[in-house]
Amino acid sequence: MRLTRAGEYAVRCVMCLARNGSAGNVVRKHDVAAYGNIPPHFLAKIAQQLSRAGIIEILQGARGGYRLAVPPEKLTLLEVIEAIIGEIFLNDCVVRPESCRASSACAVNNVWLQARDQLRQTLAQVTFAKLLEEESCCILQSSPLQDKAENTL
Amino acid sequence: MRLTRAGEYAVRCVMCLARNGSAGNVVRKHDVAAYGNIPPHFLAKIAQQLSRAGIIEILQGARGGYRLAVPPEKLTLLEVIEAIIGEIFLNDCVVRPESCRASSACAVNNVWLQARDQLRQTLAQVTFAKLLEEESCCILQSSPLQDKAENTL
DNA sequence: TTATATAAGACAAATAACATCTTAATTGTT
DNA sequence: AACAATTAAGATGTTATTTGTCTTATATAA
Repeated sequence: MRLTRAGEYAVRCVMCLARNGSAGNVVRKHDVAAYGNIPPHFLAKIAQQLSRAGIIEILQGARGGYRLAVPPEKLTLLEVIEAIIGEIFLNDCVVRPESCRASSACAVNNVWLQARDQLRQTLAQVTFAKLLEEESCCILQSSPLQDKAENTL
Repeated sequence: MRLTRAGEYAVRCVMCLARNGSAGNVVRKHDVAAYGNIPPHFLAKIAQQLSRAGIIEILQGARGGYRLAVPPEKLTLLEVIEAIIGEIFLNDCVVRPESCRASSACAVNNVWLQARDQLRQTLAQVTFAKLLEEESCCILQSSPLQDKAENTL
């Protein structure tokens, strides 16, 4: 495993929506990108993955944008991350037994399996509601969107 | 983080030495490579890293090869892996705070830190002595080296 | 119908992982 | 001393993955 930048962007994206759009209002892609310091076109792809995973909703057209499809209390870090990078694993052996002889009976492999389960559990215990309480996700403290909100031109 | 193939090879290499060379006898690079199914030239580089980390000793010249520099009871998975892939971390933020604003006060970051510590602890608890007891590291069950041992030519 | 948004996927660039090759250097053996 | 066996060191090449951008299409509100 490895939290790729895409995974990190996804977390920021969801944090942004949880904060600004939790009441069901839509946040424009552009604003999410600015908030999370995410290249806009890259965000588009990430959003699509999150949408396919049922985590966010994408609204097209004028006044379109993104919004959470799941309440923050029910959304965990693990879900968001695995939506982007696939199911977490630490080494090949665990996921592709062909890649190594002895596969199952391997003592080392067992350690990896255990470590991986533990990691996934840890991430599954953290909801975005919890994160919101503790505030700020790799992001400026000050209230977001405030100067680019609503009115451009 | 992610256990790269190099990391996996390193583990196999050490397992091979722990099994065959634990009494202090030297195992030839060629044999380690065959045992662990490791491309020989690649093994050379991995061995050099293990050697620099003080985990194995490299003996040059005719009848040269590798041997463990540390008793298997004192050698952990974590040490071997980090000798190859560097200190384990799960995301950039944790290691390079510049890579993201808000750094320290970040709730998400704290989760990563915790998960990472846990992972490292798990790996630090597993010694190669323990692994040896449980036998076989991604490797054939049958006794190793037996047909290529000692006498070529 | 037009302006504002995002979708979708092709494309390009950067990085990292994996592997090999070549030219030394080292050591035991004769 | 010379030779054979063996690894060192590092340059180089290949492939895969990640990250990012661009273009063309599509959807929606006004």
